[in-house]
Amino acid sequence: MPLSASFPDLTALDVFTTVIEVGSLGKAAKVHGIAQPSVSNRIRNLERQLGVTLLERTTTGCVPTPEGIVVSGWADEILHAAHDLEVGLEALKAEQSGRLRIAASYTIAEYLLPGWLGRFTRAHPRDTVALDVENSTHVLAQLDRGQADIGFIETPLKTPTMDEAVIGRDHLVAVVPPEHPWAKKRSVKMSDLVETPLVMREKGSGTREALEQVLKEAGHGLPISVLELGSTSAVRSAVLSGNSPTVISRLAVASEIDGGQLVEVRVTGLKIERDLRAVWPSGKPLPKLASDLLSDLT
Amino acid sequence: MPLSASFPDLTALDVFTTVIEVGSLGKAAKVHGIAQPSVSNRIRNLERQLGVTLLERTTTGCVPTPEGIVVSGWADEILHAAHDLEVGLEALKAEQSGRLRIAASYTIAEYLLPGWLGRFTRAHPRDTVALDVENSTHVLAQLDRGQADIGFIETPLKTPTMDEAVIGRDHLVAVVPPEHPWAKKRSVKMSDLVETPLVMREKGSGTREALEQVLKEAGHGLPISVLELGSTSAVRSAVLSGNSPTVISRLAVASEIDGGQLVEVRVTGLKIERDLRAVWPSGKPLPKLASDLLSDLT
DNA sequence: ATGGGCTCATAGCCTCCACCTATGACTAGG
DNA sequence: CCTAGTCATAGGTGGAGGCTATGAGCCCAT
Repeated sequence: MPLSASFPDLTALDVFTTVIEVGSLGKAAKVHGIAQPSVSNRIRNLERQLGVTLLERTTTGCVPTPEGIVVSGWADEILHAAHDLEVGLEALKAEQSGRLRIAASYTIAEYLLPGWLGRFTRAHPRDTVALDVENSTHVLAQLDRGQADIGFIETPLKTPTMDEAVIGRDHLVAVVPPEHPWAKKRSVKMSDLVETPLVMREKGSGTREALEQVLKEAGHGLPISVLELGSTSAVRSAVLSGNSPTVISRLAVASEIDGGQLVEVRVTGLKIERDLRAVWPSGKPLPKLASDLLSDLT
Repeated sequence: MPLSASFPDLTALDVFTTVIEVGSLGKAAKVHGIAQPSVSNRIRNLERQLGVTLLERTTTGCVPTPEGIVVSGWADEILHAAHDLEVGLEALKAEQSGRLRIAASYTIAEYLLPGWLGRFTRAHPRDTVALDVENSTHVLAQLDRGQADIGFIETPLKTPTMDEAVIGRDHLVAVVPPEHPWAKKRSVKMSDLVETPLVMREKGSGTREALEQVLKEAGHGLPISVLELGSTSAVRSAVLSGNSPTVISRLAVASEIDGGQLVEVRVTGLKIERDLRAVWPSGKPLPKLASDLLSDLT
């Protein structure tokens, strides 16, 4: 569903949170390198767009109203996500020219790498990071050809020419909205999962293949789809607003499970765990920047 | 730190993710109610701003490039957060006029309510929700005065005139960046916590008071602050980019802990858990909408 | 094979919005 | 009481995004 037409500009939200942080419109203007009346205008427009008074203006500065406090909290979450995109993009743009060349699978690039990169680039401000996002086999190919220093994959491809380190674990979990009947149960059976229509990724996606393989090994048929979507976040949105279960990477729904918007359902006998692994060519020593990154993660 | 100057517009990101979803610029234009050339323009500008080619244009539609796929994933996270602000704001604006009047403390309003409201408003599209954000004592006052139907607080205020239900649990946890020495340890002692400078909220905030009280009860002195900040997300940002520990609500850092950007450190003997509780006046029956919301959460 | 229907791109125009500088009203503190 | 800070207002300029109209390319069906 598209965003509301009059949703405020990201920079307006950014300016607003800065105002709260520094306590005055003028100081926030300096931080952002614009004139004070511009900030005054932006905040005024922001309040008009949102329909809420955000700041108490006094002659000695500004303090947020209660609404302002909570809105700035929500705005911070948006800006946090925007920052993640920014650092991820920076690495993506560097392509082959960076000093540390990372190759990563989609799931890891999407949900984990921005956070890692944020820390890493702050610790190594003078080094550029180049990121290449591909599927797991291609990650290994990049390493083989010497076009990447370190790779990150979540599929268990054993290759004798690579060293590896487990840096985390991804679980495929069944999740439902809290009012779904399964939410009250301790666990459901695998046969329930096969008989219930699920929200799923399209045929051929890694997540779906992993699920189908495990079901097959346990002697069950293929799952039924009520809706097929092309991206993990589309699946998440559909489950959040619908009433069907899905099986999804826990990474993609961690905050929803924590916040109670989705409930994790144990499926007896179903255990799809994938080690998240860093891989690099054996033989050669790992470049220093790569081992710095790695030691942050293990 | 302010956002990059040329960060793309939220609506541009929204249009872009729609294009990927529906597979064509023209269809995305229809979804957003604008003309096809406008979409063409926006995507072109977006690619110019980001410096990355996002789509492969063919005469039969558009497919994302690998960069486009991962950027759209990151964009989805931003839009998700924006949607949370939208539904939260909607409730905030409704104020006293809504059919279901909620009073909530800041922590719950910031990190949990948007998700709950998203589901609730989808399930009850014809009902308006009014949200009042205040501190815990004020939440109880609102209920007493009949100005709210249901309240949410995280402090253990026992009042005989209220019924309550535990809907979750918030832990105050000590967290450090992964390369901090504490990250390798199984646990640290309470005395370590008192002797180490921490990033903290300002004096008088609920989080800080709770920490100080527990330390005091265990016979320790006051913690030392290396930095004092006015909001929970500011504290989180400081810890993410610095190298000092903090003690913070687990809700605020759940995704960072899951993603390995922050490491939770056990402090022996330190256990600050707070039940997240729904409260409502006893005696009167709980209004239907309120009990609907509640049954979603328990 | 040829026309209809879909795709996206380009051109030219218009409107609105965010920026700037300059100035005024107000208050706290030296 | 004056100075240095606060925020608001006014008027002018430019760019960005919207629109319509049109063209070019591909696929499919008649």
